[in-house]
Amino acid sequence: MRATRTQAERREQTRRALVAAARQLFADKGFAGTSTPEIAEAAGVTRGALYHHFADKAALFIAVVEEEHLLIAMAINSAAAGEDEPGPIKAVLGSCNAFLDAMADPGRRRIMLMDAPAVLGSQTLSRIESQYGLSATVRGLGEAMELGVMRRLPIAPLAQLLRAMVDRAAQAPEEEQADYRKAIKALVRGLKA
Amino acid sequence: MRATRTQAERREQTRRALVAAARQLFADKGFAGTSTPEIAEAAGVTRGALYHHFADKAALFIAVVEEEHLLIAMAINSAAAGEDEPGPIKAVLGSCNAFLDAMADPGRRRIMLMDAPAVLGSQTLSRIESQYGLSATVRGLGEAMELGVMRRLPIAPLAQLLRAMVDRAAQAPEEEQADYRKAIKALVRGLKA
DNA sequence: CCATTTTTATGCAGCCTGTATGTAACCGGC
DNA sequence: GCCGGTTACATACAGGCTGCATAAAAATGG
Repeated sequence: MRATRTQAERREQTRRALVAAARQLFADKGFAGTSTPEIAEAAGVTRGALYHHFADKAALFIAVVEEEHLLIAMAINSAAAGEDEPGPIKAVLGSCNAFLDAMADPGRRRIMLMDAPAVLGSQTLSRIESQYGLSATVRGLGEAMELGVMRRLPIAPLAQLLRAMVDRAAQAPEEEQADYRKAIKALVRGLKA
Repeated sequence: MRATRTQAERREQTRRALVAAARQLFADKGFAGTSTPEIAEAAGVTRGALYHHFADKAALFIAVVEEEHLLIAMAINSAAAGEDEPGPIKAVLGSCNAFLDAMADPGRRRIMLMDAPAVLGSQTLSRIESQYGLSATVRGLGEAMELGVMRRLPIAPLAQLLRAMVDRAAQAPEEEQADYRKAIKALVRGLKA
């Protein structure tokens, strides 16, 4: 670290520190259980810096959620890249399983599945989700229908329902994970044309 | 109202007033956006009474959630009673639609679908849900499998997935409700043996 | 009718959030 | 290389909220 930093460097550095500290604390103690003094201290700055970069505590939380969405999408993409492509339905199921694998982290589950809906509200949440994670599912479903291997149904709602299922499955206890994956597989398979 | 009330009457009266006032405020402004002074004032008592009857704000919220669960279950049951029973799969679909009808109230959606997961946590939530709403679904699915009209799959996970789907569908905008119901119907129909 | 328990009210300590104000670091032009 | 201006950060403060402790009032039971 140089003794003097450019503004952009300072800016991004403290922003990153804040988001990283917040992600850790939100993961451990939840949104409501985490205070801005805690976050600032963990990030090594003062609350002044926090409120300079983020409008309020919720805005910082949103930044954490977006980063997490990005990480999850990357994990799913790299899992999909490692597989051969034996058809769109299998591809959709593969990304469901990759999502569940990505959700193994309890902190991530707490942030994304417990707190995010309450803090963001359903419309903000669905906007962010459709921006990050859901578009791939929509593409996969559309492709399957185009190819005639899946019943024609409203695509966006179907994608939302799929997402809702894997969200719920991710929250199930470890020992039931396999059963959930089996049930999801059966439900999706049932859509075959 | 008599000038003098028995203890049980006093107790239940203020309890009801608190739960009713809280339900209204939580519905309008959310759990985090509602303060205990507000609730007490709306109920016509002081915060002292509130904290005498409920351990904390979350306990009052839980009471609201349980009452809401009860109302929803009653609505679903009376809808089911009004229908003839043309088979367990149709019965399951019927209760899905009855649930969606019961979720038309935005305040109820806010309480049950946005705030409850964050306030209660996933394990408390699923305990309450399995106690109130999910047992009927489990029964219906088990019956369908016993009769051989539905594929044999892990029942409890399947019920959870179904609940997750209708929860998500309930949060969809009004104009997409029909599409969601269609998609759910197709997914459940896909489970036919 | 009095002692006791239950219900309700009041006051307090500590914390948190968001903002307003002050200071320090950087930047671009001369 | 200095200097006005802007951006980044720190400090101080006001208001509100939660949960508890203590006090008053109401009911119960003997």
